[in-house]
Amino acid sequence: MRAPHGQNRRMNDTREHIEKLTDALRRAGIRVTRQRAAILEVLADAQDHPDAPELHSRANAIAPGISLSTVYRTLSTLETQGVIQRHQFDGASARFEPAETDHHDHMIDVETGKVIEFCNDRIEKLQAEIAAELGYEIVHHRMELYVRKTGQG
Amino acid sequence: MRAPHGQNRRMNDTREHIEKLTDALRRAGIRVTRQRAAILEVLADAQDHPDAPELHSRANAIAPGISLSTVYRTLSTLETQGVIQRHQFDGASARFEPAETDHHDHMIDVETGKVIEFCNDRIEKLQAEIAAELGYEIVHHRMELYVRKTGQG
DNA sequence: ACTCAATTGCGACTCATTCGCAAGAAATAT
DNA sequence: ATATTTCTTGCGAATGAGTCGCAATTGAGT
Ligand SMILES: [Mn+2]
Ligand SMILES: [Mn+2]
Ligand SMILES: [Zn+2]
Ligand SMILES: [Zn+2]
Repeated sequence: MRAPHGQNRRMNDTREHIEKLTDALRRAGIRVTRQRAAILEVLADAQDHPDAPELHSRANAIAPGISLSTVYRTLSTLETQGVIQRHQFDGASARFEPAETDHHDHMIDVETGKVIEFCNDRIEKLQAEIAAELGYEIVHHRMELYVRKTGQG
Repeated sequence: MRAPHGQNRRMNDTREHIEKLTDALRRAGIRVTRQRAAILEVLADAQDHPDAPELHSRANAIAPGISLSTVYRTLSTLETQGVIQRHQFDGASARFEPAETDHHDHMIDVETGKVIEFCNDRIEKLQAEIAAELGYEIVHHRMELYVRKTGQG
């Protein structure tokens, strides 16, 4: 099992990352507006998995006057474009992250809410096998481990 | 990988199944009302993973006059009692099933919406290992494979 | 039958998300 | 540069699953 990126994302050149995202939009004929640029920048910088109101607040710090509706609309657009991913963890509202090249799953500390990323190739392979056995191929999947620190409970 | 129950659930004595459920409630000091009995019966019979409005409609076929609020309230109660499980599949509203003794995960045919149950012990073991490596124990987890029939796509 | 807390139905309410639409940018044509 | 077309935005209203408050009802011990 490898830790996909996470802590190291800050190391990447953020500017480069944003350009990759905006290019994807331009290629799809979608205008890169002030508000979309701000939201993309926030997403590229994010180490966590922020929800819409949080993204709204961060984006407004960069470019004041963005409405929450626009944040929601932009997030839907970006998701459709495959630029970001939406996660619906247990009872919470949707959280987002840029669609990195490498797939990963999530572990959520039920005490603190902390989200930890991971990917296990053996599990990924087994999932494909299970689907194949029944004549299916996987379109996408989600695996979430809700966990608690062991020991002093 | 084994198919946990599914098609065979009809084979079980439904009456016996319902009694097991109602007993769990009585033991917890929760009244088994007309409406709760109906909802439990519907759940015990269900081969699929119905949502609240569907359960409402089925329960009303047995005992007319049950309100949707009561269905929602009862479902929450039953979930808290550990008698049923709630599933939140991709964009849909919550779906429910009795909490059988054996754990399983779900595969959703993205074309038809069909839900297939499965359980893979190797994956379950790997999940526990991954959590343990980071000093966590799993409280619960969810794994959903969104799939499509292979071939003629 | 009597008592009383638990439960119900109803309608009002919440909260995340979506919509409608008129006003405001961007791209495009003249 | 100006006009025209098309896409986006902000605002506030609407949605829809699920929850809540409350008066009326009922389950289950006495
Ligand atoms: Mn992630
Ligand atoms: Mn199931
Ligand atoms: Zn995975
Ligand atoms: Zn599992």
